[in-house]
Amino acid sequence: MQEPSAPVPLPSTALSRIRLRHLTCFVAIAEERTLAGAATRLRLSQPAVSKTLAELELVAGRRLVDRGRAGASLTEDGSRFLRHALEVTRAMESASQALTRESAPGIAPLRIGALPTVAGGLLPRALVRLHRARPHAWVQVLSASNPELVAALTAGRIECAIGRMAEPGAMRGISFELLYTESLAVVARPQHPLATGPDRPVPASALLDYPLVVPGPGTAPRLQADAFLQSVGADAPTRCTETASLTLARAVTLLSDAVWITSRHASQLDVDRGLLAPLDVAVPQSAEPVGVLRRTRTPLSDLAEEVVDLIRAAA
Amino acid sequence: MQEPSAPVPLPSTALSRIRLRHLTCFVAIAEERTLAGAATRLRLSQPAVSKTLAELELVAGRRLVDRGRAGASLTEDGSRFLRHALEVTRAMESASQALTRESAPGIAPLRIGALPTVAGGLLPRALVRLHRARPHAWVQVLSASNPELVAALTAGRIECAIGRMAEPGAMRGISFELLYTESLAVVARPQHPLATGPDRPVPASALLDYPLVVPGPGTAPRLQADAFLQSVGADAPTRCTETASLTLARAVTLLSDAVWITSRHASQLDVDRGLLAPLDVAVPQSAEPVGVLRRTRTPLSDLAEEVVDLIRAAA
DNA sequence: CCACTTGCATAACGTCAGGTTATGCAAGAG
DNA sequence: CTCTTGCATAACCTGACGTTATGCAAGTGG
Repeated sequence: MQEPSAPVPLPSTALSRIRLRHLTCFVAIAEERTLAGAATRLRLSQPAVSKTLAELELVAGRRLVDRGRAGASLTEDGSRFLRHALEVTRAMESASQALTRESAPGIAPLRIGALPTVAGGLLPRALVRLHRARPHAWVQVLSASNPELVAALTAGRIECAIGRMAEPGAMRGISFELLYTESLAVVARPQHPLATGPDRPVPASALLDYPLVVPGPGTAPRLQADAFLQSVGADAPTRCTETASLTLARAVTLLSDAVWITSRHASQLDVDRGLLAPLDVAVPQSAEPVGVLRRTRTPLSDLAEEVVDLIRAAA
Repeated sequence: MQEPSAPVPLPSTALSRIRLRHLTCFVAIAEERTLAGAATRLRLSQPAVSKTLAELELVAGRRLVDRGRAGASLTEDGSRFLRHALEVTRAMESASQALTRESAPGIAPLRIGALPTVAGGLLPRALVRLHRARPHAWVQVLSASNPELVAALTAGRIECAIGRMAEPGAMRGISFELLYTESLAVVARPQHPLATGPDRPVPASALLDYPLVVPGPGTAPRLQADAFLQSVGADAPTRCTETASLTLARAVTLLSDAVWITSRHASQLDVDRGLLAPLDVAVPQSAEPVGVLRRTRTPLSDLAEEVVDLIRAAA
């Protein structure tokens, strides 16, 4: 059955006889600061610990522990290795807990937050994949402005959020991991006079001949949009519909010759479907960072971790 | 020797026979999608894999793998558990690599960046501990302004930095983890007329009777200081020494009746030593977040990880 | 300075965890 | 209906990993 000629891609050619027992033993020694102490903690005899440590040092090719009359203390190499050993034992611990813990799939919902633009772009794709892989998952999505997301996060009402970096003061205890940068898009319905295809660029000033739909005041894409409009000489947005509701903005754009200035992701789906056409306007490539916000202290649940993975993959 | 009555704090009372082999076997099955395939990859016989998986499912109390004619596929529980199993095997892999890898302590320096205020406050304490634990460590510290730190980080000249969140555009691929928030301190030498001890608060306007020393223009503490000064009616800083050099600022303060407005951390050491006295001025508690900046993609070296740990502990 | 304690190393040895081969069984595919 | 594919079960064998017994080195108190 096994052909010895097959060069199977082994995880590591030099797994060289390291076993979990070596690591747990090593950790115990490091914490008890005595071989005998480690032995009793592990419910082993002292010689067993001695031998195991010796084996570990054999494959390491150097001393990891200084033994003396006063017990055992880690060498420099040893304490460097301790970090890895701890990581393994900790991971092992959490794995065995996850295994024996009652599987309560969906007894508690995953509460996650997202910006409206994310909730209409990146997140649905991730959730579709999630429900394909995990039919019983129960997810609650809070779609809100960034300050509300941060507030909900710090208050513990959601586990994590896809959002932006907030004011410094609000970011206490919250870590941010960048996913992508969001840039502006200018779209209209395909029948729109300015929707001339990618060949003929539209002068930015031409936009002002049509009603504009812009994001709600105070939001990040709105600030971008304002900066853009100011750069083409339209200081005060007149003939404007401003709303935080993507649904409203989209409907207005579909039903009229309005020009919608919004986040690229928010309109992506409709652009792909041909329901909306991107106008070839030279928008500034100012990129607003969007990422995962989470509390630094509390670890994410399994399901949350999985969703974040999916979002990363989709980004 | 062992007293069976001693209730030694075991790592987990329900480690219940899970071994590393169960996890590696499970991972192999998940990836090969066939028990026999996993067996050949692990250089084992198919019955061995079958038995091991059966054991794992026994302690789990539920099926983790659906076996059928078409091979093996993970159940929902199984793929949930796969994450943990992978974490363990990955940690194990990196541990054994760290063990067998030649210890080259100090052949390459750790390059780390820090704001001047951090370089004078938090970082030295962490480095002292580092060198106590690891005498051969070779550390290069770049003390610079936050934009320079971010630039050095993205350019790969440093591994990580203790700094602030930068402009969104500059934070591409950089993650931020908050350590603490930095607030303003107003200090002077102990003989200073305003250094009256904690009992008699100093009116903020009294500061204006003395020469001021403020941080360099454009820096975060300077913006805080400006806001504070404006709030007490001193709009344009006159009679001011402004410098980015903490050394200069400190020396001027020690040698004269100047009042130094700076980050609390920057003056902490001298305050503790009695060389500088904090003035009991009602400064706004505007808190600037300071944290660890690192590239999202590239993992930190062991030494860097250790330094970050120490900094976290010191914060 | 000697007896005693503390702590690790070594030796000799037993057993069970974890592998092996052989074989059975179920379910498509041709 | 037979052949193939893939997993499960049985019986058995071996060395990894534990044990107890003992030695040795280094402080430490009387």
